[in-house]
Amino acid sequence: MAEEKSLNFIEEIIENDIAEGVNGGRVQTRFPPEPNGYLHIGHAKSICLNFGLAKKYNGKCNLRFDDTNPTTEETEYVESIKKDIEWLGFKWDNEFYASDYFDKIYQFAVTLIKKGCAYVDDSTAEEIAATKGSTFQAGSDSPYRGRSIEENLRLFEEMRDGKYEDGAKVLRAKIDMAHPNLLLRDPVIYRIKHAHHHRTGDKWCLYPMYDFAHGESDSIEEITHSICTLEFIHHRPLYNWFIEQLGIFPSKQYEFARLNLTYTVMSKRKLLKLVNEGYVTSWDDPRMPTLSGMRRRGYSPEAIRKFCDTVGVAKRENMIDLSLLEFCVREHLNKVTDRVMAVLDPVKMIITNYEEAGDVFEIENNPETPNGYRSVPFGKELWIERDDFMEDAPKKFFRLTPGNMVRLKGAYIVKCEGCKKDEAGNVIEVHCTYLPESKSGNDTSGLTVKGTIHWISVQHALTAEVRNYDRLFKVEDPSSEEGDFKDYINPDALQVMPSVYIEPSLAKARPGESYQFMRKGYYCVDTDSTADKIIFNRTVGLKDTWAKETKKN
RNA sequence: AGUCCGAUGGUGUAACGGUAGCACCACAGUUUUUGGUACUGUUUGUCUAGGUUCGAAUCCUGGUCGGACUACCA
Repeated sequence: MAEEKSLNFIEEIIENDIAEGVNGGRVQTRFPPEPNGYLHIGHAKSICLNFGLAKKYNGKCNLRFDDTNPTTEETEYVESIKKDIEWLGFKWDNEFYASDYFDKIYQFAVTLIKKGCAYVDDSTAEEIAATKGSTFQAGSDSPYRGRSIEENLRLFEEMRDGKYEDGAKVLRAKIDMAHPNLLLRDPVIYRIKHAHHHRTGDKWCLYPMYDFAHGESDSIEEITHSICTLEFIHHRPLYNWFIEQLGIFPSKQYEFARLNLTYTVMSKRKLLKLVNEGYVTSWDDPRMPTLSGMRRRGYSPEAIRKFCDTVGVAKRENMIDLSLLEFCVREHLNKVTDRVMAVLDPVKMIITNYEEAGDVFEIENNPETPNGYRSVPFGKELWIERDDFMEDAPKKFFRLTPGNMVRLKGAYIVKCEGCKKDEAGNVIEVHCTYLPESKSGNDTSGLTVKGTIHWISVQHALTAEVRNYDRLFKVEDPSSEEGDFKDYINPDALQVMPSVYIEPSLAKARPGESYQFMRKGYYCVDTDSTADKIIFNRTVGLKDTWAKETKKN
């Protein structure tokens, strides 16, 4: 028997419902984004939850665009959202739009008016806010609250027909101006907006508010479990009130805590600022927590899904360590990426006793998931990492230092003989001798060395641009710091290395492909790459216990 | 001030009145032709005060702390 994973609280609710035969045991969820921006990692949690639940319980999950505010929504966003969901690996059962239901929702409003449960209010937004009261003070009734059903019906129709300017009138639910829950103090449910809608065009100048569209859309689609984030918890009584008054399918709303990640921000408003004010280059900038940014950075859908699964679903506020996401990314990439060699900060190594025409080594692509071998040409002159050589090294330095030996990955063991410096004292060449009998694969030297380093043959090296990314902010929670969140942006979050050396096998690398640069990290080919200039993004570095060790001292 | 949520190691998340477990992080070690991976181990926790009970992280009461709510946004 497989070990049973404990259920999250929503799964418990669903299993109870199924056991009790609620809705005949049917499970129908939905992912309801507003098409006014790009999806981020927080949305991924919701997507994994909604689609995951449907899958787990043999149900269905709809993609529904909550497009009730024509002034902020665009088709461009619809397309990017669909692309991101597909990339994450989910398929929706139906693609719906709240705007598909505008006629039905309008009729719902008429029903409410006829029941005496809604009225047309001529007050201004300011007047409505002023009579709303506050958390410790009851509101007061609008002077228009007592209008007759007939008058309300006529006025509402005229609103729809375009007789009034934006803001001249609204439709309000008639509930209770003294209700402790401010949302139930006669909420506005329809407002006039003479605006072009990305799907319904100019058909409407009257649009329902979220509270009068969301639950109604859920009900129309017969959503059984309507899952949203905690900030909507106060809306639930309203959600239920409308459904009850209308006598429509009783969808139920459940709330979970949204995802927060350290060293980034998640609010659409803040992300928009980062883009508009040029702190990042675009929505898909690899520093962004957007799904498009993460995709471009090289985070895999598998890793993101694993991450969402690992963080769990609960009702308490949370702040997830970025290191957990990075762990998930490394865990997946470790299994699937081919290893290659790239020298980011080069210094030349000369093997003084190597006079061969030039060996070509067959090096294993992936020790975790065997994926064949590739040819890597060798030579007398190699590029190696500058920090793999140290003239005066500490005891635990297992790399090149005069008199010490290392293995050149997949090739020979070399012994460091010394170095050559320029007038300023910078090392410009590292001199070594190699042991011919230590050839990789049939080493008869009997030697074991502690260090293995990567290398690129100078004669065969290709060049590439590398973009190293780091956390976007310097502090864990920029939103909770004093002052402007932008003051905490990490200026070193992007570090461009215009010309690094990569092994010739990478000539075939294509945008989107991921590799492990041995001993360095995971890198993927950026979409900015061209035929003559290949660009790599650092997805995430490898764990570096040596760096940690040196930092300690 | 009111209403509603919530509170378990540094971070997340389990335990559904009966041994506080798992993952990440951190630290130590083993293996290693990546100072990677894998494996092993260590440190660290039930907000608080009462109550119910043979027994409480769990149930009850009070307190404390954190969050959400006063848009013609979603």
